[in-house]
Amino acid sequence: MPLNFSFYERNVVDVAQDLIGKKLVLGEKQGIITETEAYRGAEDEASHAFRGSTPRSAIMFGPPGYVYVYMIYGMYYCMNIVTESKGQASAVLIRGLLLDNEHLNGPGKLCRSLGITRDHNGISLVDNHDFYITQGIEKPPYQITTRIGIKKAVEKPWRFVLLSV
DNA sequence: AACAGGATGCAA
DNA sequence: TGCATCCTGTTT
Repeated sequence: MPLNFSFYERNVVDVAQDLIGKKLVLGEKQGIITETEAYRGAEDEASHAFRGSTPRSAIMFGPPGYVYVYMIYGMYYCMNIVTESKGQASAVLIRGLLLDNEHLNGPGKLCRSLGITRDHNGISLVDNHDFYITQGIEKPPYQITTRIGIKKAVEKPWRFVLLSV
């Protein structure tokens, strides 16, 4: 069963932590989330939403529970989940997934394996029985670090990684 | 450790 | 019009 609306409508950093160990389901495929990062609006210079809403980042400003997908470096897609209320930009980047016995370590690889593209941008995970988050590992141990792959706002400890996969 | 591949958004 | 980018695989 998809997690209910209240799971998403919270502070993006809290949701990023809580997504560690949860199960992501897309069609026939499902995997355990092993790595996430939180991105926020006005106070986060690394966020696509830092300079306000644009056609690309508009989803980040919308209501929680929606998927934000963008293309990076011309060949990879990255999947995010919006968590905060309308007007407060937010997104949790899904950076790692344990799918079958394969550890997809990296947001680009993960989207490639699941077949996530720009077509998935703007889909809601709430009350969705094809694409959603559900229960996974109980009380998973995880590590908190700074975010990687960015040049701005590198000091924020907003990355969460599942331990001993 | 360095970089090419390559599309897109946004600043200029 | 130019350039930086929430990445990855391949080559030094």
